[in-house]
Amino acid sequence: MNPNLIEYIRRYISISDQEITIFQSYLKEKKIPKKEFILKQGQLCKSRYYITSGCVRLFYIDNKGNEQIIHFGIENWWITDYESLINKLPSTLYIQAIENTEFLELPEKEFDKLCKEVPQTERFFRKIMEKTYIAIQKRIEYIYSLKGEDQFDIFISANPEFTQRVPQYMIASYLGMSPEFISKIKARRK
Amino acid sequence: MNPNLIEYIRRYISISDQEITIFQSYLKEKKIPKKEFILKQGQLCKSRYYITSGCVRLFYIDNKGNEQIIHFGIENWWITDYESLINKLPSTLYIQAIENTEFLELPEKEFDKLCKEVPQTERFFRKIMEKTYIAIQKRIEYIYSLKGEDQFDIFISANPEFTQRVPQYMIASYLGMSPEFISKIKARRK
DNA sequence: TTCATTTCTTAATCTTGATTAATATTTTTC
DNA sequence: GAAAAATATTAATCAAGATTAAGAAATGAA
Repeated sequence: MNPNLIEYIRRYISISDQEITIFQSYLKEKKIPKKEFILKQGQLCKSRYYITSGCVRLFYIDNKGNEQIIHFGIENWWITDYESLINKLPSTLYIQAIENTEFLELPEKEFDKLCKEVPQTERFFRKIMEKTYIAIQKRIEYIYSLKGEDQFDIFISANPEFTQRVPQYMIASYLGMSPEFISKIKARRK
Repeated sequence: MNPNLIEYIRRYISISDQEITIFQSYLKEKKIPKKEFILKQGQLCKSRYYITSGCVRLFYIDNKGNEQIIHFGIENWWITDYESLINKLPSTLYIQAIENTEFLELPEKEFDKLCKEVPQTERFFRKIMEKTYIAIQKRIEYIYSLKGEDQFDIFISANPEFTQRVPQYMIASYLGMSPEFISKIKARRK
């Protein structure tokens, strides 16, 4: 079904071909065009999503009415609103496709069954979460120890492809800076 | 052994008394005085720590030589350097007691054994990680949508006891602001 | 109970990056 | 391929909060 996902899972746990088949049987293949939403504010988030191709952004509308991007999701990323999913609260977030996007949906109800049938699933998601946590903690470090300009540089050199795929004002939003400031940075470089 | 921990575990998973006993058998009770370190930069972090009493801070030294606090750990919190623990890299962080602190140590080697003996352990830590992730993501939201003064207010109202337990300059460091700025905020209020 | 260390405050000045507003450029759509 | 929509740039002004430097309080230790 999805060779990337299989390789991805086996990077974290050992799992038989048969178990992989079970795992995959719980996933629904989906596809949405650019600008469509996987999740909107106010909805209950009921699934975990694995992006197979394309790109999405997870964002909220802040007190001033601005869209603030929390993070992006690209190929081979799991994305969801954990707060809504775990605590069964209406979501405060939006997940929107920036490109035409294909993804796999793992509904939380199925997730519980899957964990019973293939117990390593717990281990897999535990490890994914740890990896994700390391990344977000590193991000906190950057926020507090680098000034805006340096954060931009590091983001671009860590994600060079993003410059092509994502409009600059979204990168600005993700980095918590104004789009004008990014223009300024780039102008300084010329 | 530790009634808090038992209650804490049972909040996340169902586990028999016998399994609880096994779980506890893997934990080492430890105690350090104020100002001592659980972990220092350069060391390999080899354990997960559960604080039973007291308070610690997890921090790094930034490019300007300042101590930057990433987060605190108090009663009933798990704390570790995941990057060092998972990727087996020398730590870039310090974990230091702010008060005399008692904690339980779960060495990572034992962790693997424990997961085999009590498989729900995976589920437990997966859930802990999800909860932790929700908290840190919420923090990113605050950083980007509230100005310093409001971040301070929210921190204080969410953690009123901290004002007594932790020096103000450490709260400033956690919030990524200068101690002078916190004085200024407080002066404005009078 | 004094000295030393740690923590906190005040105030002046300076920097980073936001805001505003106008214009330019690129991309999409019909 | 023209019009519309989305994105990017430029420049002037402004504000939040850092930095510096000094002194004041509080805490701790001998």
